[in-house]
Amino acid sequence: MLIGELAKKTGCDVETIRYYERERLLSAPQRSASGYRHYNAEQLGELNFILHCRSLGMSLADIRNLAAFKADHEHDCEDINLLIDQQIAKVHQQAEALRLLEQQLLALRDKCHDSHAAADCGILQTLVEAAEGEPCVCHTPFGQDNHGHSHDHDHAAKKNGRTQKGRP
Amino acid sequence: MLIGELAKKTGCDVETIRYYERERLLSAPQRSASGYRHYNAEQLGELNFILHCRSLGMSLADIRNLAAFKADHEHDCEDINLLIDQQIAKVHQQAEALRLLEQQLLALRDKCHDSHAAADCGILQTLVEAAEGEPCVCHTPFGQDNHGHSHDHDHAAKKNGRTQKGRP
DNA sequence: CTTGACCCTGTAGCGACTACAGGGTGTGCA
DNA sequence: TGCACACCCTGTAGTCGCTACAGGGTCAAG
Ligand SMILES: [Zn+2]
Ligand SMILES: [Zn+2]
Ligand SMILES: [Zn+2]
Ligand SMILES: [Zn+2]
Repeated sequence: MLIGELAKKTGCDVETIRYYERERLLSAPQRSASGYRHYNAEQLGELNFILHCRSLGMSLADIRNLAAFKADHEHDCEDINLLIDQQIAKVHQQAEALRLLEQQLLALRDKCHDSHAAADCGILQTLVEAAEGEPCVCHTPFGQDNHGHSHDHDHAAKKNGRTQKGRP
Repeated sequence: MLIGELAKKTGCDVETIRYYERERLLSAPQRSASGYRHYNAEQLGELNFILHCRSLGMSLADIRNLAAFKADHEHDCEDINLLIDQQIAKVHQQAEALRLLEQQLLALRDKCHDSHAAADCGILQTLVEAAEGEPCVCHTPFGQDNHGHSHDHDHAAKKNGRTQKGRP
């Protein structure tokens, strides 16, 4: 089986297959005289394993570990459980963060209904005022009476949407 | 105000501030004779605006657009609304995807309760069998009777956890 | 006059791909 | 046999939003 055929069978891009091999996730296949990769059923399984784990949101590092556990039959499965549990925790946290984000965005969106000049747009006004230190609908959920100065939403805490590694 | 002071005031890393300047999100500050950046209140506002938008999960490209709308007072705010609506949609989709992921992971986790050898681990067995084409708890939600061969979960469709750009 | 805290530029790295450029191979058809 | 065309190869660079140096310069205090 050549790489293109494997790609078709698995739905994985050819370049991604080569990438997985470079990253030592996929074992190096046999080569024809001209250097073409030839895959067998075992490697088809390997790739499907990787893709399955990826579809569960696992990192390539996690998948590498999982594959190592799979190879080491004696290994206690405690580590597997830990890995999955951590994955669940990670996914859960991210989902919660996004849920909050959606609420914040909806609150902001509610500041503008009709079409009008940008200068008068409630959304833009909210953003500009927030940058000047005023409270904002998005970061002051609803019941907080910090109606003036001195409020700090956590810009620093979550620098980018997906990884918050600063403070737990 | 030197860059370190601005960093402290905003909670933004010094290197990130320089990065925003390189990316033309932050206007270039005045320089002292020795090349030190000196910031004023206006640029403090600019940075806070950026950080506020980032905390709402917006991309730097979106923020650049938003800043352009802010500068162009005549501009109709329709585009702002569109931008926010798209952001809401994106966040919503990602949140839903993560919710599903969590369910899938929990179903998989349920395949192992006690500690034992990896060879007998229900989690690992599930993953290996799925790679061979069997149905799996994680990708066959619960009521589907595809109990044998010929099932395809959508490995190809969502290549990585965060961006599914293939089919909407 | 030295120490140490700050500042500068430029470059490389992260993760998980994706997209070429620039070439080689293999098959079918006239 | 010649040629088109689909496929394969390697290697490098780009994506995004930072982060982390290396290797230097500046400035105020002691
Ligand atoms: Zn508006
Ligand atoms: Zn806000
Ligand atoms: Zn187990
Ligand atoms: Zn599955």
